[in-house]
Parts: sequence; structure tokens; C-alpha cells
Amino acid sequence: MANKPELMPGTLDMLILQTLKRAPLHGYGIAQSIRRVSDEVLTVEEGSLYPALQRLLLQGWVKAEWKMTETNRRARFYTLTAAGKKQLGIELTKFEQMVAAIGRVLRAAEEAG
Amino acid sequence: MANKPELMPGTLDMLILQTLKRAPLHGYGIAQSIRRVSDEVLTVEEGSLYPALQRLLLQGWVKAEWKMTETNRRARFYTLTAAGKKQLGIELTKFEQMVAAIGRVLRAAEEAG
DNA sequence: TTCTATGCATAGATAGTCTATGGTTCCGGC
DNA sequence: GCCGGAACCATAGACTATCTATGCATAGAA
Repeated sequence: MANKPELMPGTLDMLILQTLKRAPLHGYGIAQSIRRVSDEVLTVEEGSLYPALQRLLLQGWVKAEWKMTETNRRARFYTLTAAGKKQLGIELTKFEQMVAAIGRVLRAAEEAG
Repeated sequence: MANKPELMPGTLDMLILQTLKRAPLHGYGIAQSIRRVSDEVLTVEEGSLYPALQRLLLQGWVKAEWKMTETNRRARFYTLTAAGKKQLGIELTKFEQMVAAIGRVLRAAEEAG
């Protein structure tokens, strides 16, 4: 979150895993997908994306293989693993729980500290 | 987020400002309030809280004064300023927008990359 | 041939969280 | 009288995830 975060810190891994759950995809495509599906609200910078993909590979949550895109380019396609699917579930649960908890604080009535 | 975040990074300032909107409060009380209102889901560590309060003071979003608590203790009571109220509005909007955008990604249908 | 979009990747800065530590004062129990 | 725990403040250092900036390469269009 160097300057103006276009992302909620801590949610990137979840967004990537979720995107890959729909279909294997290469890095560039993941970023495009997230941006498009979120109606341009979420922008994944390359300097965030590739380190994140390295993390996910290291954890064994995705696997990668070099292939050719439809436009005849070399690209690394990432696929969700079983462990990744499980991890995604964990992160989704945690996220929903957090958002719900924050919502309770934001909507709390006057009964101060 | 050193180890296991009990908070969503980037939301602490908003939570503090929102808590102070209900009533002026001292640091310890803010942490207790957030924890209680969130049903023990959100835990604000002191090492996160006090630096956050310093940030908010520096930005002019809260002001502080030493007072006595009901239990006869010295404590720094923080009050939301007009600028703080405005900032809270900005952060709430941004947060809702982010959560909505993430929701779109999480619920997106198959139409991959 | 040049420009733009596609595609990968790393280094370094920055920021926000956590852990760990250290201190004071009030109160209740022993 | 003493001790422990809770109420309170605060800082230093570690850690991690993001951003900015940079570099490289290829395809296709102008």
C-alpha cells in the first residue's frame, strides 16, 4: 500500500484464487479479469500481481505451466490446486466474517465505550 | 499485518473515527468498544491503536485532551473534529465501494479472462 | 519502423499491522 | 503492608503486502 491502494490489502490472494477457480489463466489475464469484473474499481498492479503469484506457487495453492495464448504469445498459465481451493474457502470465510464485524461497528447504536 | 491480522489492514482509522463519532473516548476505551461491538471479532492491539491515534492527531482528524475517567484515572480523551467527520465519510464511501467491487469478483459468473 | 498492447519479472520504497517491552495508577485480596 | 491484575499510555523493531519504477521481449497495426 505504498501510495493510493487500489486494492484492499490482504484480499489479493483471495481475488486471484477466485479468478482462477473459474478457469486457468495467465497473469496478465488475471489482472484484466479482476479489473473488468470489478467495473474498473480494483486495479491489480503488476508489482503486486507477480509477487502474489510467486507466493501462491510457493504455498502450493496454484500451479503454473508455459503455454501459448490465443494470440500466439508465450504466457504462464496458472491453475488452482486442491489445496488452493481449500485455501480459497478459508479466505472467503474470514473475509465475510471481517466485513460483517466491521459492518456491526459502522452501524452500532449510541452506547459508547 | 505482522502475523495473524485480527483487523483488515487499512480499516483501523475508519473504525476509530466511527467509534469517536458516537462519543469522545480514550484509547483503551476505543479498543474495548470496537472489540465488544464487533462481537470479539476485531481486536485492536495497543501497538496498532496508539500509532493510529498519532496519525489521526497529526492529520487533524481528532483532537485529544487529558481528563479523568469515571474510575478516577488519567486518560487521553479523543474527539472527532469537523475534518475528521469529513474524512470518515470519505473512508466509508471508499470502503463500501471496495467491498462491493470485491463482491462482484467473488460472485462473477463463468466468462473467464 | 515505430507505437501500442500483451506478457513476465524484480528491486526498492512505503505503510500499516503485529510482537514485545516498559512504565504508572487504582483497587481488591491476602 | 504487599501483591497481582486491570486500566491506561507509549515506543521500538519485525514483518508483510502493497505501490512505483524499471527492465526485457514479442505480435500486430499504422
